[in-house]
Amino acid sequence: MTLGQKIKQLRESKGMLQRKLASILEIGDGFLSKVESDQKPLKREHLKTISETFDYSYNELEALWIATKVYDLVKDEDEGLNALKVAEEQVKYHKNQK
Amino acid sequence: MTLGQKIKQLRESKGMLQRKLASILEIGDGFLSKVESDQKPLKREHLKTISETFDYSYNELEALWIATKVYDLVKDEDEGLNALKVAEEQVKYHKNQK
DNA sequence: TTGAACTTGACTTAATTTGGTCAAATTTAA
DNA sequence: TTAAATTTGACCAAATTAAGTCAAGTTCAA
Repeated sequence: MTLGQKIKQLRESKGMLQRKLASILEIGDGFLSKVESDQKPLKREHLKTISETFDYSYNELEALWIATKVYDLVKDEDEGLNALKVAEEQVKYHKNQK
Repeated sequence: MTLGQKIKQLRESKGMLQRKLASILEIGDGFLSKVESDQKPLKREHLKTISETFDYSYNELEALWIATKVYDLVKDEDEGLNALKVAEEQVKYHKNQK
């Protein structure tokens, strides 16, 4: 599940139109459409509004938001999956140092 | 192990000075110093030269190079580790679709 | 079959990142 | 202890990405 898919899911589960959610976020509906298909990144601040609008976990949205950026970085890479594993090691290693 | 650490390790294992490697890569030694401490990203093309200079796996260098960028993205994030797991799912899912 | 909802493509401006340089400060080894 | 090696900080131009808009095209339900 990507961030775009999650936003669309949340929106549709409330029967809300793109136009409506777009106006809540103060963006155009064309842009929201692209966000929902992960063609454009969303400002981080918008996550808060989405979390509140649909009463959905902010942390989960945040994880999806970061994951989208990570995925964009590795998606066309042969070594993408290996790189993820290396990065995971680095994160875990650094956590122990704190 | 990060890309910078790996480069430094390879360089020192041959007893090569930064000045020397920097000149091979046609960059300044100040810049190389920052690359070795992961403060600056290296051009991807340089990986080829490094691989040849030290006779070290290009793919492994590439994985480290991507991993560094991924790590930069998640290192200060509370949800970083979760995001990595989500991204990994997405990569694996997409691989099956191809 | 037509109107509302949605998607797409082309474009834009502003902000950020890349990929460096150079001199000064610091560290290391002989 | 001093000279060579390395690190750091301040700076920079060029390239890329972010974060949109808008109009035209497409899809879908009634």
